[in-house]
Amino acid sequence: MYNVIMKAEQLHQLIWMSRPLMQAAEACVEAGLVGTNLTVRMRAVLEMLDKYGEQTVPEIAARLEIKRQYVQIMCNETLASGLVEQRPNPRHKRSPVLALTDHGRTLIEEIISNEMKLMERVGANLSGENISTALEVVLTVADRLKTQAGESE
Amino acid sequence: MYNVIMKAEQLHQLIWMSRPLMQAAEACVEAGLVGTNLTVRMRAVLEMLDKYGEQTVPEIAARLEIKRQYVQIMCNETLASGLVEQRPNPRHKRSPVLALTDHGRTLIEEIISNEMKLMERVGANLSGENISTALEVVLTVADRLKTQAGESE
DNA sequence: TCAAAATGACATGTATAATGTCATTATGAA
DNA sequence: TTCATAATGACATTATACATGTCATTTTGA
Repeated sequence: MYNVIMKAEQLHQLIWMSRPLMQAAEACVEAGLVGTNLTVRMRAVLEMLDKYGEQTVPEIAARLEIKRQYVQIMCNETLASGLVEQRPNPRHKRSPVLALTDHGRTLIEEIISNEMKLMERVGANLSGENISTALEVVLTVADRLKTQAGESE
Repeated sequence: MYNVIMKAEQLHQLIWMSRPLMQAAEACVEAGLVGTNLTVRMRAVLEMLDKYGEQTVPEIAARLEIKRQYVQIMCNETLASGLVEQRPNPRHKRSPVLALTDHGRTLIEEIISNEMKLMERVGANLSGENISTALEVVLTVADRLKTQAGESE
């Protein structure tokens, strides 16, 4: 019985750490962008293109789970920077595919590499075991919460 | 070497789950508020008063780490609901203390109890061990990120 | 006593989106 | 081939959740 309550409380604490965690993470990303002319949302576009290859705006929107209209703005901004270019899309003649330019690829990969170095520092005295466990728990919890959102009443 | 990279990547994944996790959690809270006339921010005020007892607006703001001007708005809204009342503040004659009314206490405690039940369902097939580990990891990571935000370059 | 700080109130600004709408294709089924 | 339907980009509007700035009025504490 006590166990159940303890679990619930720790879970509660875990879940609500997600906000400060996110804020801290975003602050780190922003800090890593100082000096480049990138904004956080431009970085997000570059990351998607680096990670999943060239895509259309609606595809990026689907991956980011953000409405296409806003992602369009993000992408237009990024296009203007010259880090990304449009290429003809064989699958849809009106919706060009976005792709990293060489400059864009170099930049985003350097940024991500720096972020990974930060991860190494942050994880320095945590065991791989524990990180794995934490990731698993968080994935499970997020999944459950998404499911149970409506059924709480 | 591989270990270090694996760790960094899992950590990265863990950290960036914080956003969807938060969104899912907030959706659950909102779902639990349907039927009451509460908004999420009114709920936050009630929770602070329930958890830490009667307080002034600036005190609540400090706990929530939100600017007092906005917390003032949240509190005024909550006051209008009758779930909270003002009481003379012996420590500061111009800044009344906010306290839950009986109705307010009943309501927030029921809401939180329901949220805890949700936690129990969500944690049902996770071990207390693993939840503890996850919490510890997340707390550590959040702490480190806050520290290292500026030093990434 | 008196300068500095705290508080409430109000106005405005900002970032990150969602939503609505339109004209223009593009697509796919009959 | 045609034609209804869907997809896309562009633009406008609205929403949310805050931060910031400012002011008048206490309040406090040295």
